[in-house]
Amino acid sequence: MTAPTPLGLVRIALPLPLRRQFDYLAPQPLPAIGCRVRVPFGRRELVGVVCELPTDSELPLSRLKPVSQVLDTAPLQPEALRQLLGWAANYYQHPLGEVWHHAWPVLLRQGEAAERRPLDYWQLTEAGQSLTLERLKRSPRQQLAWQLLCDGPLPAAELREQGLSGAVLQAMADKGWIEPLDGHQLTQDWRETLLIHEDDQPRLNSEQALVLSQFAQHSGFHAALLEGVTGSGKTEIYLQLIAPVLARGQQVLVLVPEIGLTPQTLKRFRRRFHAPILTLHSGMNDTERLETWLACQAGEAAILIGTRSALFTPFADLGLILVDEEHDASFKQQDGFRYHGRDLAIMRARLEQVPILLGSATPSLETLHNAQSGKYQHLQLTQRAGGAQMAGQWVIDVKHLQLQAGVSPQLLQLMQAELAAGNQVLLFLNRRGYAQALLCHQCGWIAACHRCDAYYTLHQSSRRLHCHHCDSQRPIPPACPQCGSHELVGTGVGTEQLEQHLSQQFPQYPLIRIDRDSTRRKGELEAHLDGIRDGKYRILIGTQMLAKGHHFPDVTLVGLLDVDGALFSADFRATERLAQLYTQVAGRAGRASKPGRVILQSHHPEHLLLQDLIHNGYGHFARTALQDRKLMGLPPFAHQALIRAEATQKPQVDAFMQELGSLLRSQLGGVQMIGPVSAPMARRAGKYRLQLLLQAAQRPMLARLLNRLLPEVEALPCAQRVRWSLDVDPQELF
DNA sequence: AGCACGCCGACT
DNA sequence: GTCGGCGTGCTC
Repeated sequence: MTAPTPLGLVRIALPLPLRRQFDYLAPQPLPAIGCRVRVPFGRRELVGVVCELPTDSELPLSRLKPVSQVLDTAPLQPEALRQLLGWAANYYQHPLGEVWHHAWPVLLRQGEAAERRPLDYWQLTEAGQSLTLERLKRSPRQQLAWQLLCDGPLPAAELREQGLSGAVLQAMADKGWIEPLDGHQLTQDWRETLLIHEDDQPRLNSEQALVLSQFAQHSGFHAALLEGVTGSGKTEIYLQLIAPVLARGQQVLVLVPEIGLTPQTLKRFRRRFHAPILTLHSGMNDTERLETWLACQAGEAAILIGTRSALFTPFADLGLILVDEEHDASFKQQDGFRYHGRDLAIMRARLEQVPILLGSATPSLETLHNAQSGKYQHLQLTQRAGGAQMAGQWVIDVKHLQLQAGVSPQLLQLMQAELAAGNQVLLFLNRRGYAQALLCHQCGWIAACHRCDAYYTLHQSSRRLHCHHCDSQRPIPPACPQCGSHELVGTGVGTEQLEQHLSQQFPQYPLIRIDRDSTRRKGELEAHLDGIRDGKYRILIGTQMLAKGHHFPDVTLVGLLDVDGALFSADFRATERLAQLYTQVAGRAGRASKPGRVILQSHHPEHLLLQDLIHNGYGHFARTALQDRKLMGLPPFAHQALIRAEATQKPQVDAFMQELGSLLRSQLGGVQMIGPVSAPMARRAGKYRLQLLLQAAQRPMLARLLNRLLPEVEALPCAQRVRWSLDVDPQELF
């Protein structure tokens, strides 16, 4: 029998909304910082992480419980990544244990062993390689699978993401055309088998070559903005930056917006690099995510492409970080741990001492400011590769015009001409449903949601009223509940109405509407986008959803039906977003041989922003907007933090905000406090909402205030009775 | 966050 | 007489 080992102390961060840690006893030798442990906590067991090895505890040792299980023999994340998590918890003032949990794949959060399993891959057999497309013409699914696998073995998860079911693959396996294999065989020694296919690599123009050499001059940490107009060849720059990193045996992390990773882009990466390229996407299950995470950790993935949460993947030897479309709003997490993926990527690059490149045709004002002030290197691509032309553009003054379903006669005429010429037409309207509201023509009653300070949206196809804020629905009333009139009319055009109107107007041209209502099911969006590219549809109607990262070369006319909302929004970022949307669609419409046109409909065609945007382009607009922000003392020239609170009982939110306000007033020290005020929608889903904005010219002032404030807020009795949250660098002030 | 304890209203 | 509503307090 061995003597019982003496117990030591460990401080554990647990996944709780509490900004403090808990001490436990652990057997010697103590688990290292960064190791997961399972601990008893009240009546339950939680998975936490060792975040400190204290020499003594505030509590008497007799009151400490022992950890029930040490889950890791060594920390799962390298030192730099662990530092990033600590930094992020402090910067975003989010509980450390929750930040750690966020950084692990689900299975590791649940205490699963961090053990490698086989990586499920499929590859063509010899018989499969000698197949032809013709031979498979009876099965389009098998054709697709064959085409994909021709470039080399692929993860099963990715084939599934492309819409290939297990049945299709099994059928092909039964015929002896494809076979499963363990991906480890491919990934383990990718450094020895690495091939970089430069045969399809286009020659860089002088501007691209300059950008490439200027970025590559640096080693260690180095941040740069690549500001390149659409079509200027940013992806090619990415590929040529990646090549030498892989050749050195180092790994690359590529962050993309949600729905930003198109199969075409992925294919381009796979064409260029014969090396394991893994992706993290919404279609993957927990096992696949863990496997990908561990493959990167083990150094077995050459490139990882993923959305914001991919940022937390550990790498054995990271050499470069790329953030594509860095201005995209999806990099900011909008609930729970409200971090900004782009900003954390910069910090990760700093801690890991690797270069990072942020790319965009329409950089965020934050990033542009950092580039102008010299914090980031500023690289620019101004020429469109391949001689593509920028779309022509103008504004239609809709004042006094008779609009039909939001479309002016001029626009209708232009549509007619383009459609007759065999082209596609794309219309943007950022309002789904049939009509914005249902109104009684006799007495003015408007159907309002019972749980929100908002009106119901009328959905004609489902014959229902639908609240877009709380999702509640009810049937359309047969008569006005106030005066009994049957004259209930919809006001404010939505996409559904636009669709109905245009299909009557142009019955001969197939039409598709893309919005959240028409693409409910998974994979539906992709199918519709394929249909658009194949020319199955001629008129395309959509919300913002349709703008993101999709290139439609046969679209020669784009209409933005209502831009006035953004011009006069209370949100100071609304104009920036409009300018980005506009520039992105203008850059993607048409092709070299068939330039496109972009039409904006506005009641204020003389508006300086519109004029600036049209005549001088996004770059000029953004630089003007930055000067405005400076003048107004707004971000990025000021730093903000927003505290939100909500509760079903109004007095409870009021009480909390009042106490919070007085707590703050005594220690502001140069920080400006705006509020507490009602959130723009004072009641939503039955909850009353208030908010308070803090703003400071220097970030450290704000950080100091929050550091002192939050433990006090947490201890407030009234804080237990409301749901409150803090958003550092809020992107949406509502 | 969970999960218990605890103290007041409508039920077999 | 009990079942169960959710306010309050604690978790190393």
